[in-house]
Amino acid sequence: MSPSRPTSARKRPSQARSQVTVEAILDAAAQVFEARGYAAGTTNRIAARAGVSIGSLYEYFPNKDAIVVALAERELEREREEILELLQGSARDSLAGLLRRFVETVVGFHTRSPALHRILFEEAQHPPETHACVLRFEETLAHALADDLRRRRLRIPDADLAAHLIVQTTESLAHRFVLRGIHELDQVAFVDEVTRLLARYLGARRPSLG
Amino acid sequence: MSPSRPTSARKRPSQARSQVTVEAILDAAAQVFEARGYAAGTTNRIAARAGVSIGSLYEYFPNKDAIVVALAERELEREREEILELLQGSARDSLAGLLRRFVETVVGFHTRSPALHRILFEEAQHPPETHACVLRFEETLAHALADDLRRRRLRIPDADLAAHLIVQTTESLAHRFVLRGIHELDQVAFVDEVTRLLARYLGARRPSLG
Amino acid sequence: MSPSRPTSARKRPSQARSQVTVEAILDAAAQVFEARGYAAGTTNRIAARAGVSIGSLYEYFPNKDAIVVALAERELEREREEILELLQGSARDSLAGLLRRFVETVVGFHTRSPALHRILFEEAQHPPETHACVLRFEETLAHALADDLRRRRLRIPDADLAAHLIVQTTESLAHRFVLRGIHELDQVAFVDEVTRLLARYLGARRPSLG
Amino acid sequence: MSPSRPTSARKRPSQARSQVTVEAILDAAAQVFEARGYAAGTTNRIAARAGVSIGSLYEYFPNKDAIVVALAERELEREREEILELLQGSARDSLAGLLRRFVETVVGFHTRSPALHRILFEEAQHPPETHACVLRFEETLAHALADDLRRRRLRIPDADLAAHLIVQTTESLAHRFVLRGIHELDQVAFVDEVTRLLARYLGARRPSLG
DNA sequence: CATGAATGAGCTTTCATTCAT
DNA sequence: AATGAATGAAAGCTCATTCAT
Repeated sequence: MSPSRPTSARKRPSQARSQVTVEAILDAAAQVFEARGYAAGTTNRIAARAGVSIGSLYEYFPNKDAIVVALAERELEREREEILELLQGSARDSLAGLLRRFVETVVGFHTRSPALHRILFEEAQHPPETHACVLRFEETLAHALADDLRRRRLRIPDADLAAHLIVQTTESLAHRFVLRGIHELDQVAFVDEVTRLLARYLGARRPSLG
Repeated sequence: MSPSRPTSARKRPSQARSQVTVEAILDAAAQVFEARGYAAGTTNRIAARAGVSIGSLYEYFPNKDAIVVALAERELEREREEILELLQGSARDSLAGLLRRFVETVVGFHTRSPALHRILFEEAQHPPETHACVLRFEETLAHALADDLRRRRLRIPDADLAAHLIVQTTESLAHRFVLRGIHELDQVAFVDEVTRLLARYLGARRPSLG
Repeated sequence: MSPSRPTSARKRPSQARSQVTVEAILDAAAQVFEARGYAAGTTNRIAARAGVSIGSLYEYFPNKDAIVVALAERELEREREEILELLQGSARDSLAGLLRRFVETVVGFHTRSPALHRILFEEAQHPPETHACVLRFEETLAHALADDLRRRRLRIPDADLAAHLIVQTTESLAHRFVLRGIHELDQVAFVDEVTRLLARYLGARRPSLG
Repeated sequence: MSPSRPTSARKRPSQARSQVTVEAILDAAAQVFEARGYAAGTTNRIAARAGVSIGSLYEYFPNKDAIVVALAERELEREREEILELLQGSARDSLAGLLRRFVETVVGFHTRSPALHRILFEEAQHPPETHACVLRFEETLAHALADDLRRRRLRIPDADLAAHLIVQTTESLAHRFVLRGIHELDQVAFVDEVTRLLARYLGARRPSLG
């Protein structure tokens, strides 16, 4: 009879069920978009893969675009947390070490959920909200990275510019690396070389990689 | 009636006309794809923009996918020629100068025909053949660039790997730069900074840019 | 807490609550149908507007059609009472006076609840039962009016036919008047002219209107 | 080869075929709307009944609403011509004769295409364009009728008002008569009585009906 | 060779209705 | 009794592709 009783961390039954459904839909959407891209990822297929009816899908999302937006927000939020944690815990790491872990982490994002990243960076085909999500995300990363660079007192004329370019380079190379498949370079070699590229950009004379 | 290829000799009137039609269709396709992407670019719109009937379009291309493939081949062929010319004529340029002109040229490709490049790098929305086109194109560039690097006798452990990464970095950053619009960095500053990045990667201590 | 209904006897508390719910649903239905018509008035919206869950709505009505039928019955019952009262109390009125009040009353029905009347006369979009309701209602009116006419000893060959035509004319013109909005004729002028039409039909030489 | 050659009254093959298709769709739409009303008359059913594919239907009409609008325009144009012809040819008829033929004609419109008239007068469920069509049509009729009444030099204070009411009354009664079916009054008796109503309204002492 | 009317599978989305809680 | 998440048939509409002319 008591309409809400947040006894523990559990959600109320109905809410918990809803949340599960929403998550299932987002997971399914990621898989479906991965298989054939955004345009060919139909709402019916997403619903089917999520194990819910098409009606239920539209109970939680007003339209198809809303699904990508939610998917992007969920994923980028997770990634943001992960990266900020990485940067916060790396105050004592060498610059090369930091860069290497940064590259590894970003590559990990793309290999873990290539569907999402393909969609997010294919841009201009889906709602502007997603675009905005990505820009905010990248800005956050760049700011945090710039702060770290400044703390290291490197001789860099413009830390913001450098951080910006590092974020863009890492993201776009990771994106490509995943799109191209693993045929060209294996992942370790790829990460090594990108780290070297970034380390030299920042002026580290002899980046000790690995 | 002699079905000779354009390479040499004369063409029969009808074939010449065909060639004109094909070109018109490809030009129209580039414009239409640019407006809303590959999926939203309908064959009827392409035909209309090209000034031919939809029936004629299918006379020259067996299906929609064949249009993108042809478009990609035509464009990448042009770009390949332009880049190879650049590399051949730059034997006496400084490394920094070469890199700068390389970056400028690639950025130019993307800004000149963003439609095409968006499609080419959006992957997995269009036929795999286009993917193959791009890979061949990038390999050609990487080989030519590696040869150039070797001729310069730099202290680079693996010229092929370096050339490969340079090509990938330049292409992917140029792609992003165009997708994001010019809001973040103006084009000159962007080219400057990417050139600096690549120059340092190759070990140039103080790249005098511009 | 004594939940007895005014008319007779007592009902169980639960039934009184039921009655309130039913009325709330019918009121909500009238409002929702008014906004966009019968087809666009969804059961979910009706339930929401009534402040009950969709499940409760289906507890009281087996399906959507049953709601319109009940709505029609309730409204026409009210109107029937009002009209019969009017006719009963008008034995001493002039014919013209009676007609004027009849027209005014019918126009009032339509302006007061246009939603309902639009639905009732839109026919064939909703269940045949509502049609039957309307026919019964009009027959009742026509009979009562015919009785009145006969009591007045007018020289009318067929009082039933005349009463029938008067009812139909008044209803259908009132319906149209409301559908068209008040742009064409203002309401008073409209009532005046329709009264004149009916008065002359019944042979009144100089109907003194108003 | 000459792109247009209006030799005779014939249309070019392609155009003729188009015209036939358009007419078939409109005819089918009238039938389908008649069967279940506007909302339940689906575009797929219309296409099927017309013997064309759904794609063809959308080749000629941008959306469902456009079909009703076209249907209304086509039908009202036909009716307008017929009524104006009637009024022009009736200068020497008696007033009662004119009214009778007017009523007969309008009733004929409704019995001949009840589907259309049900839709046209159910209003407010379909695009405003149809509404505008009907208003224009009725205005035309009222003007023409008012002119006729003025030419007859009757003692009518406001010929425009009278004509307006006659048009509205005839249209709305004919509409109802058809909706109610033929159960109540047979058509001849109905026309007789409506004519009498209108004749008396206009002051004809002894309307010789029939 | 050129044309463009015709096709129909398949897309996104709505909504009356059910049933486990 | 009351709830509201879930259902899924069916709607309006698009677009790659064909084929009679």
